[in-house]
Amino acid sequence: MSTNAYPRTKRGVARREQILRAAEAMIGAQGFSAASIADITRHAKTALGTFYIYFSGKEDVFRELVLEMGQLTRAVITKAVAGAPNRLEAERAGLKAFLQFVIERPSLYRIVEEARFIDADAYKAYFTSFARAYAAQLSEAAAAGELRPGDAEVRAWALMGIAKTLGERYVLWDDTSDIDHVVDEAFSMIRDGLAP
Amino acid sequence: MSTNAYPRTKRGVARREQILRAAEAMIGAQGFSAASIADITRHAKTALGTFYIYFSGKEDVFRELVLEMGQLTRAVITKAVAGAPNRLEAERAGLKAFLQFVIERPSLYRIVEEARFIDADAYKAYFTSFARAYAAQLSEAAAAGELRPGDAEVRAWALMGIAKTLGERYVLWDDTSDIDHVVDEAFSMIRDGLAP
DNA sequence: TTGAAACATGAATCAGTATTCATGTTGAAT
DNA sequence: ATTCAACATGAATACTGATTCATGTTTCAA
Repeated sequence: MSTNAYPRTKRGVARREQILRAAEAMIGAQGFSAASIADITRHAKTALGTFYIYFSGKEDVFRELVLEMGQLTRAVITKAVAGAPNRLEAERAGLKAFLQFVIERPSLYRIVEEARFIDADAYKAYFTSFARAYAAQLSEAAAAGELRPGDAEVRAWALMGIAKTLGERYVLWDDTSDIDHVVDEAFSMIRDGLAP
Repeated sequence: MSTNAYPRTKRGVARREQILRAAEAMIGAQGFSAASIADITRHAKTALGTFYIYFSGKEDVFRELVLEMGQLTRAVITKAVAGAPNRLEAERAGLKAFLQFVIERPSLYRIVEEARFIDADAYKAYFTSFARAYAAQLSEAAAAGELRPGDAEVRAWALMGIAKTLGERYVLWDDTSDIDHVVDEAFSMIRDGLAP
Protein backbone atom coordinates (compact mmCIF):
# COMPACT_ATOMS: atom_id res chain seq x y z
CA MET A 1 0.00 0.00 0.00
CA SER A 2 1.78 3.11 -1.10
CA THR A 3 -0.79 5.76 -0.44
CA ASN A 4 -3.92 6.22 1.36
CA ALA A 5 -5.72 3.06 0.32
CA TYR A 6 -8.07 1.87 2.98
CA PRO A 7 -6.61 -0.70 5.40
CA ARG A 8 -7.71 -4.34 5.02
CA THR A 9 -7.41 -5.58 8.56
CA LYS A 10 -8.72 -4.50 11.95
CA ARG A 11 -5.24 -3.70 13.08
CA GLY A 12 -4.74 -1.53 10.04
CA VAL A 13 -7.92 0.40 10.64
CA ALA A 14 -6.93 1.03 14.24
CA ARG A 15 -3.39 2.13 13.35
CA ARG A 16 -4.61 4.52 10.74
CA GLU A 17 -6.98 6.06 13.24
CA GLN A 18 -4.23 6.29 15.86
CA ILE A 19 -2.04 8.16 13.46
CA LEU A 20 -4.83 10.46 12.38
CA ARG A 21 -5.60 11.39 15.97
CA ALA A 22 -1.94 11.92 16.73
CA ALA A 23 -1.67 14.15 13.70
CA GLU A 24 -4.67 16.15 14.86
CA ALA A 25 -3.06 16.64 18.26
CA MET A 26 0.44 17.47 17.03
CA ILE A 27 -0.48 19.68 14.09
CA GLY A 28 -3.21 21.33 16.11
CA ALA A 29 -0.79 22.13 18.91
CA GLN A 30 2.37 23.05 17.03
CA GLY A 31 1.14 23.96 13.58
CA PHE A 32 1.76 22.25 10.28
CA SER A 33 5.43 22.94 9.76
CA ALA A 34 6.53 22.66 13.36
CA ALA A 35 4.88 19.25 13.75
CA SER A 36 7.20 16.62 12.29
CA ILE A 37 6.22 13.19 11.11
CA ALA A 38 8.44 11.91 13.89
CA ASP A 39 6.39 13.84 16.43
CA ILE A 40 3.23 12.36 15.03
CA THR A 41 4.40 8.76 15.02
CA ARG A 42 5.98 9.12 18.44
CA HIS A 43 2.69 10.38 19.80
CA ALA A 44 0.89 7.56 18.03
CA LYS A 45 3.35 5.03 19.44
CA THR A 46 4.32 3.62 16.08
CA ALA A 47 7.43 3.59 13.98
CA LEU A 48 8.22 6.46 11.68
CA GLY A 49 7.82 4.45 8.52
CA THR A 50 4.36 3.29 9.49
CA PHE A 51 3.06 6.73 8.74
CA TYR A 52 3.76 6.21 5.05
CA ILE A 53 1.77 3.03 4.95
CA TYR A 54 -1.38 5.01 5.53
CA PHE A 55 -0.66 8.45 4.17
CA SER A 56 1.31 9.67 1.23
CA GLY A 57 2.77 12.58 3.15
CA LYS A 58 2.16 15.32 5.65
CA GLU A 59 -0.17 17.27 3.40
CA ASP A 60 -2.20 14.15 2.90
CA VAL A 61 -3.09 13.69 6.59
CA PHE A 62 -3.66 17.36 6.79
CA ARG A 63 -6.16 17.31 3.97
CA GLU A 64 -7.95 14.43 5.58
CA LEU A 65 -8.25 16.33 8.84
CA VAL A 66 -9.73 19.29 7.04
CA LEU A 67 -12.27 17.02 5.39
CA GLU A 68 -13.11 15.51 8.71
CA MET A 69 -13.63 18.90 10.27
CA GLY A 70 -15.98 19.79 7.45
CA GLN A 71 -18.15 16.77 8.04
CA LEU A 72 -18.13 17.20 11.81
CA THR A 73 -19.00 20.87 11.78
CA ARG A 74 -21.88 20.31 9.43
CA ALA A 75 -23.16 17.42 11.48
CA VAL A 76 -22.89 19.27 14.77
CA ILE A 77 -24.58 22.40 13.52
CA THR A 78 -27.27 20.61 11.57
CA LYS A 79 -28.16 18.67 14.65
CA ALA A 80 -28.12 21.70 16.93
CA VAL A 81 -30.29 23.69 14.58
CA ALA A 82 -32.79 20.94 13.92
CA GLY A 83 -35.22 21.71 16.71
CA ALA A 84 -35.24 25.49 16.31
CA PRO A 85 -38.73 27.00 15.91
CA ASN A 86 -37.52 29.65 13.47
CA ARG A 87 -34.48 30.98 11.67
CA LEU A 88 -33.43 33.41 14.35
CA GLU A 89 -33.45 30.74 17.03
CA ALA A 90 -31.55 28.55 14.61
CA GLU A 91 -28.88 31.24 14.42
CA ARG A 92 -28.53 31.32 18.16
CA ALA A 93 -28.38 27.56 18.45
CA GLY A 94 -25.92 27.29 15.57
CA LEU A 95 -23.56 29.84 17.05
CA LYS A 96 -23.63 28.21 20.42
CA ALA A 97 -23.09 24.75 18.98
CA PHE A 98 -20.15 26.00 16.97
CA LEU A 99 -18.43 27.53 19.97
CA GLN A 100 -19.09 24.39 21.97
CA PHE A 101 -17.49 22.38 19.20
CA VAL A 102 -14.41 24.58 19.26
CA ILE A 103 -14.15 23.90 22.98
CA GLU A 104 -14.22 20.18 22.33
CA ARG A 105 -11.94 20.03 19.31
CA PRO A 106 -9.66 23.06 19.38
CA SER A 107 -7.07 21.26 17.29
CA LEU A 108 -9.43 20.69 14.43
CA TYR A 109 -10.40 24.32 14.50
CA ARG A 110 -6.79 25.46 14.23
CA ILE A 111 -6.13 23.00 11.47
CA VAL A 112 -8.94 24.29 9.33
CA GLU A 113 -7.72 27.82 9.74
CA GLU A 114 -4.19 26.87 8.88
CA ALA A 115 -5.48 25.12 5.78
CA ARG A 116 -5.73 28.51 4.17
CA PHE A 117 -1.95 28.46 3.96
CA ILE A 118 -1.26 24.79 3.46
CA ASP A 119 -4.01 23.61 1.20
CA ALA A 120 -5.89 26.65 -0.02
CA ASP A 121 -8.19 24.59 -2.20
CA ALA A 122 -9.41 22.43 0.65
CA TYR A 123 -9.95 25.53 2.71
CA LYS A 124 -11.91 27.30 0.03
CA ALA A 125 -13.95 24.22 -0.69
CA TYR A 126 -14.80 23.84 2.96
CA PHE A 127 -16.02 27.39 3.40
CA THR A 128 -17.69 27.99 0.09
CA SER A 129 -19.66 24.81 0.37
CA PHE A 130 -20.66 25.70 3.89
CA ALA A 131 -21.56 29.22 2.84
CA ARG A 132 -23.69 28.00 -0.04
CA ALA A 133 -25.84 25.88 2.23
CA TYR A 134 -25.99 28.60 4.83
CA ALA A 135 -27.05 31.24 2.32
CA ALA A 136 -29.77 28.96 1.01
CA GLN A 137 -31.23 28.68 4.49
CA LEU A 138 -31.10 32.42 5.00
CA SER A 139 -32.63 33.07 1.64
CA GLU A 140 -35.49 30.71 2.32
CA ALA A 141 -36.11 32.25 5.72
CA ALA A 142 -36.19 35.73 4.21
CA ALA A 143 -38.69 34.57 1.59
CA ALA A 144 -40.85 33.18 4.39
CA GLY A 145 -40.78 36.56 6.10
CA GLU A 146 -38.70 35.36 9.01
CA LEU A 147 -35.89 37.77 8.18
CA ARG A 148 -35.73 41.20 6.66
CA PRO A 149 -34.91 40.94 2.95
CA GLY A 150 -31.23 41.22 2.10
CA ASP A 151 -28.31 39.58 0.31
CA ALA A 152 -28.18 36.08 1.75
CA GLU A 153 -24.66 35.40 0.57
CA VAL A 154 -23.10 38.46 2.16
CA ARG A 155 -25.05 37.69 5.31
CA ALA A 156 -23.84 34.12 5.39
CA TRP A 157 -20.20 35.21 5.15
CA ALA A 158 -20.65 37.92 7.74
CA LEU A 159 -22.22 35.48 10.17
CA MET A 160 -19.50 32.92 9.56
CA GLY A 161 -16.98 35.63 10.24
CA ILE A 162 -18.56 36.39 13.57
CA ALA A 163 -18.54 32.76 14.62
CA LYS A 164 -14.95 32.16 13.55
CA THR A 165 -13.62 35.20 15.27
CA LEU A 166 -15.52 34.70 18.50
CA GLY A 167 -14.35 31.11 18.54
CA GLU A 168 -10.77 32.20 18.25
CA ARG A 169 -10.98 34.96 20.81
CA TYR A 170 -13.21 33.44 23.45
CA VAL A 171 -12.38 29.78 23.16
CA LEU A 172 -8.87 29.32 21.83
CA TRP A 173 -7.25 32.33 23.43
CA ASP A 174 -9.14 32.66 26.59
CA ASP A 175 -11.28 29.77 27.56
CA THR A 176 -14.09 31.89 28.93
CA SER A 177 -16.22 29.93 31.32
CA ASP A 178 -19.07 32.10 30.21
CA ILE A 179 -19.64 31.16 26.62
CA ASP A 180 -23.32 31.82 27.08
CA HIS A 181 -22.69 35.47 27.70
CA VAL A 182 -20.74 35.73 24.46
CA VAL A 183 -23.46 33.90 22.59
CA ASP A 184 -26.17 36.13 24.05
CA GLU A 185 -24.41 39.35 23.27
CA ALA A 186 -23.49 38.36 19.75
CA PHE A 187 -26.91 36.94 19.13
CA SER A 188 -28.74 40.03 20.23
CA MET A 189 -26.80 41.98 17.65
CA ILE A 190 -27.52 39.38 15.00
CA ARG A 191 -31.19 39.19 15.91
CA ASP A 192 -31.73 42.89 15.60
CA GLY A 193 -29.64 42.95 12.47
CA LEU A 194 -31.79 40.37 10.73
CA ALA A 195 -35.25 40.40 12.29
CA PRO A 196 -38.08 41.67 10.08
CA MET B 1 25.61 45.11 11.86
CA SER B 2 24.37 41.73 12.89
CA THR B 3 20.70 42.28 13.37
CA ASN B 4 18.13 44.78 12.59
CA ALA B 5 19.98 47.93 13.61
CA TYR B 6 18.92 50.88 11.57
CA PRO B 7 21.05 51.62 8.49
CA ARG B 8 23.43 54.57 8.65
CA THR B 9 23.54 55.61 5.01
CA LYS B 10 20.99 56.50 2.35
CA ARG B 11 21.92 53.44 0.40
CA GLY B 12 21.33 51.30 3.46
CA VAL B 13 17.91 52.76 4.08
CA ALA B 14 16.93 52.14 0.49
CA ARG B 15 18.23 48.56 0.48
CA ARG B 16 16.40 47.72 3.65
CA GLU B 17 13.20 49.05 2.20
CA GLN B 18 13.74 47.13 -1.06
CA ILE B 19 14.13 43.93 0.88
CA LEU B 20 11.11 44.63 3.04
CA ARG B 21 8.92 45.22 0.00
CA ALA B 22 10.25 42.10 -1.69
CA ALA B 23 9.51 40.12 1.45
CA GLU B 24 5.99 41.47 1.49
CA ALA B 25 5.47 40.42 -2.09
CA MET B 26 7.04 36.97 -1.82
CA ILE B 27 5.66 35.95 1.55
CA GLY B 28 2.31 37.42 0.68
CA ALA B 29 2.15 35.45 -2.54
CA GLN B 30 3.67 32.13 -1.52
CA GLY B 31 3.29 32.04 2.22
CA PHE B 32 5.95 32.09 4.90
CA SER B 33 7.53 28.72 4.46
CA ALA B 34 7.31 28.52 0.70
CA ALA B 35 8.99 31.90 0.29
CA SER B 36 12.75 31.43 0.60
CA ILE B 37 15.28 34.08 1.48
CA ALA B 38 16.70 33.47 -1.97
CA ASP B 39 13.32 34.33 -3.51
CA ILE B 40 13.19 37.50 -1.50
CA THR B 41 16.67 38.71 -2.36
CA ARG B 42 16.27 37.74 -6.00
CA HIS B 43 13.08 39.80 -6.15
CA ALA B 44 14.87 42.64 -4.37
CA LYS B 45 17.80 42.39 -6.81
CA THR B 46 20.39 41.98 -4.11
CA ALA B 47 22.71 39.22 -3.01
CA LEU B 48 21.52 36.56 -0.62
CA GLY B 49 23.79 37.60 2.18
CA THR B 50 22.59 41.19 2.07
CA PHE B 51 19.37 40.06 3.68
CA TYR B 52 21.22 39.27 6.89
CA ILE B 53 22.71 42.72 7.08
CA TYR B 54 19.28 44.12 7.75
CA PHE B 55 17.34 41.29 9.32
CA SER B 56 18.26 38.57 11.72
CA GLY B 57 16.18 35.98 9.91
CA LYS B 58 12.97 35.22 8.14
CA GLU B 59 10.82 35.57 11.24
CA ASP B 60 12.34 38.95 11.83
CA VAL B 61 11.18 40.45 8.52
CA PHE B 62 7.88 38.76 9.03
CA ARG B 63 7.38 40.35 12.42
CA GLU B 64 8.25 43.72 10.98
CA LEU B 65 5.66 43.32 8.25
CA VAL B 66 3.01 42.47 10.82
CA LEU B 67 3.92 45.58 12.79
CA GLU B 68 3.73 47.63 9.64
CA MET B 69 0.30 46.26 8.86
CA GLY B 70 -0.84 47.19 12.33
CA GLN B 71 0.24 50.79 11.94
CA LEU B 72 -1.16 51.08 8.43
CA THR B 73 -4.55 49.61 9.26
CA ARG B 74 -4.95 51.88 12.22
CA ALA B 75 -3.93 54.91 10.21
CA VAL B 76 -6.21 54.09 7.29
CA ILE B 77 -9.25 53.41 9.43
CA THR B 78 -8.70 56.31 11.77
CA LYS B 79 -8.51 58.62 8.82
CA ALA B 80 -11.56 57.13 7.12
CA VAL B 81 -13.63 57.35 10.25
CA ALA B 82 -12.57 60.86 11.19
CA GLY B 83 -15.27 62.76 9.38
CA ALA B 84 -18.18 60.50 10.31
CA PRO B 85 -21.11 62.31 11.91
CA ASN B 86 -21.88 59.45 14.28
CA ARG B 87 -20.79 55.98 15.29
CA LEU B 88 -22.94 54.11 12.82
CA GLU B 89 -21.61 56.10 9.91
CA ALA B 90 -18.16 55.48 11.31
CA GLU B 91 -18.83 51.76 11.14
CA ARG B 92 -19.78 52.00 7.50
CA ALA B 93 -16.79 54.13 6.64
CA GLY B 94 -14.43 51.90 8.59
CA LEU B 95 -15.64 48.74 6.90
CA LYS B 96 -15.34 50.28 3.49
CA ALA B 97 -11.89 51.65 4.19
CA PHE B 98 -10.73 48.28 5.43
CA LEU B 99 -11.91 46.46 2.32
CA GLN B 100 -10.33 49.12 0.16
CA PHE B 101 -7.08 48.62 2.01
CA VAL B 102 -7.21 44.89 1.40
CA ILE B 103 -7.61 45.65 -2.30
CA GLU B 104 -4.51 47.79 -2.21
CA ARG B 105 -2.28 45.61 -0.04
CA PRO B 106 -3.51 42.03 -0.31
CA SER B 107 -0.08 40.70 0.67
CA LEU B 108 -0.07 42.50 3.98
CA TYR B 109 -3.50 41.12 4.72
CA ARG B 110 -2.38 37.56 4.12
CA ILE B 111 0.73 38.07 6.15
CA VAL B 112 -1.18 39.23 9.19
CA GLU B 113 -3.46 36.24 8.97
CA GLU B 114 -0.55 33.86 8.62
CA ALA B 115 1.04 35.47 11.66
CA ARG B 116 -1.32 33.44 13.76
CA PHE B 117 0.78 30.43 12.86
CA ILE B 118 4.22 31.96 12.57
CA ASP B 119 4.32 34.50 15.35
CA ALA B 120 1.27 34.03 17.49
CA ASP B 121 2.29 36.74 19.93
CA ALA B 122 2.56 39.39 17.26
CA TYR B 123 -0.80 38.32 15.92
CA LYS B 124 -2.49 38.44 19.28
CA ALA B 125 -0.91 41.76 20.10
CA TYR B 126 -2.12 43.18 16.84
CA PHE B 127 -5.71 42.15 17.30
CA THR B 128 -6.13 42.64 21.01
CA SER B 129 -4.73 46.12 20.81
CA PHE B 130 -6.98 46.91 17.91
CA ALA B 131 -9.96 45.41 19.67
CA ARG B 132 -9.31 47.37 22.82
CA ALA B 133 -9.41 50.68 20.99
CA TYR B 134 -12.42 49.59 18.97
CA ALA B 135 -14.35 48.50 22.04
CA ALA B 136 -13.60 51.81 23.73
CA GLN B 137 -15.17 53.65 20.82
CA LEU B 138 -18.23 51.44 20.85
CA SER B 139 -18.57 51.77 24.57
CA GLU B 140 -18.41 55.52 24.38
CA ALA B 141 -20.96 55.64 21.61
CA ALA B 142 -23.33 53.45 23.57
CA ALA B 143 -22.98 55.71 26.59
CA ALA B 144 -23.82 58.66 24.37
CA GLY B 145 -26.97 56.89 23.24
CA GLU B 146 -25.75 56.36 19.69
CA LEU B 147 -25.93 52.60 20.04
CA ARG B 148 -28.14 50.23 21.92
CA PRO B 149 -26.45 49.17 25.17
CA GLY B 150 -24.45 45.97 24.95
CA ASP B 151 -21.09 44.32 25.58
CA ALA B 152 -18.64 46.47 23.64
CA GLU B 153 -15.89 43.90 23.64
CA VAL B 154 -17.95 41.11 22.14
CA ARG B 155 -19.29 43.58 19.61
CA ALA B 156 -15.82 44.71 18.66
CA TRP B 157 -14.68 41.15 18.00
CA ALA B 158 -17.82 40.30 16.09
CA LEU B 159 -17.41 43.35 13.88
CA MET B 160 -13.76 42.61 13.29
CA GLY B 161 -14.78 39.11 12.32
CA ILE B 162 -17.19 40.41 9.74
CA ALA B 163 -14.59 42.69 8.21
CA LYS B 164 -11.88 40.02 8.08
CA THR B 165 -14.10 37.43 6.53
CA LEU B 166 -15.65 39.72 3.93
CA GLY B 167 -12.17 40.89 3.03
CA GLU B 168 -11.04 37.38 2.43
CA ARG B 169 -14.10 36.31 0.50
CA TYR B 170 -14.84 39.37 -1.59
CA VAL B 171 -11.40 40.81 -2.09
CA LEU B 172 -8.78 38.09 -1.93
CA TRP B 173 -10.78 35.28 -3.45
CA ASP B 174 -12.98 37.08 -5.84
CA ASP B 175 -12.09 40.60 -6.59
CA THR B 176 -15.67 41.77 -6.75
CA SER B 177 -15.93 44.99 -8.67
CA ASP B 178 -18.85 45.84 -6.47
CA ILE B 179 -17.36 46.29 -3.05
CA ASP B 180 -19.99 48.91 -2.34
CA HIS B 181 -22.73 46.35 -2.56
CA VAL B 182 -20.98 44.17 -0.02
CA VAL B 183 -20.43 47.12 2.28
CA ASP B 184 -24.05 48.20 1.98
CA GLU B 185 -25.46 44.79 2.71
CA ALA B 186 -23.18 44.11 5.62
CA PHE B 187 -23.67 47.56 6.98
CA SER B 188 -27.43 47.39 6.93
CA MET B 189 -27.20 44.32 9.10
CA ILE B 190 -24.74 46.00 11.43
CA ARG B 191 -26.78 49.17 11.60
CA ASP B 192 -29.97 47.39 12.61
CA GLY B 193 -27.99 45.23 14.96
CA LEU B 194 -26.58 48.19 16.84
CA ALA B 195 -28.91 51.16 16.37
CA PRO B 196 -30.75 52.33 19.48
C1' DT C 1 -1.64 -25.27 9.67
C1' DT C 2 0.09 -22.71 6.28
C1' DG C 3 1.33 -19.31 2.89
C1' DA C 4 0.67 -14.98 0.93
C1' DA C 5 -0.76 -10.40 1.64
C1' DA C 6 -0.86 -6.89 4.83
C1' DC C 7 1.42 -4.44 8.08
C1' DA C 8 5.58 -2.69 11.13
C1' DT C 9 10.16 -1.11 11.80
C1' DG C 10 13.88 2.58 12.02
C1' DA C 11 18.39 3.37 10.12
C1' DA C 12 19.93 5.33 5.93
C1' DT C 13 19.05 8.55 2.21
C1' DC C 14 17.87 12.77 0.09
C1' DA C 15 16.58 17.43 -0.59
C1' DG C 16 15.99 21.98 0.33
C1' DT C 17 17.21 26.11 2.27
C1' DA C 18 18.62 29.05 6.24
C1' DT C 19 22.69 31.06 7.80
C1' DT C 20 27.66 32.14 7.88
C1' DC C 21 31.84 34.13 6.38
C1' DA C 22 35.94 35.56 3.92
C1' DT C 23 36.58 38.74 0.52
C1' DG C 24 35.53 42.86 -1.96
C1' DT C 25 33.26 47.63 -2.79
C1' DT C 26 31.14 52.09 -1.58
C1' DG C 27 29.94 56.10 1.37
C1' DA C 28 31.01 60.10 3.81
C1' DA C 29 33.65 62.36 7.29
C1' DT C 30 38.21 64.51 7.81
C1' DA D 1 42.75 62.43 -1.21
C1' DT D 2 42.49 59.39 2.46
C1' DT D 3 40.59 56.27 5.50
C1' DC D 4 37.54 53.54 8.05
C1' DA D 5 33.03 52.09 8.92
C1' DA D 6 29.23 50.61 6.48
C1' DC D 7 27.58 47.85 3.11
C1' DA D 8 27.51 43.98 -0.70
C1' DT D 9 28.55 39.53 -2.46
C1' DG D 10 27.55 34.46 -3.20
C1' DA D 11 29.92 30.09 -2.57
C1' DA D 12 30.38 27.04 1.20
C1' DT D 13 28.48 25.22 5.41
C1' DA D 14 25.15 23.26 8.43
C1' DC D 15 21.04 21.58 9.69
C1' DT D 16 16.53 19.89 9.71
C1' DG D 17 13.29 16.83 8.72
C1' DA D 18 10.69 14.32 4.91
C1' DT D 19 10.74 10.07 2.52
C1' DT D 20 12.53 5.46 1.23
C1' DC D 21 13.55 0.71 1.72
C1' DA D 22 15.37 -3.73 3.07
C1' DT D 23 14.19 -6.63 6.59
C1' DG D 24 11.07 -8.61 9.86
C1' DT D 25 6.31 -9.74 12.00
C1' DT D 26 1.28 -10.38 12.06
C1' DT D 27 -3.16 -11.33 10.13
C1' DC D 28 -6.43 -14.22 8.04
C1' DA D 29 -8.47 -16.90 4.45
C1' DA D 30 -8.35 -21.44 2.71
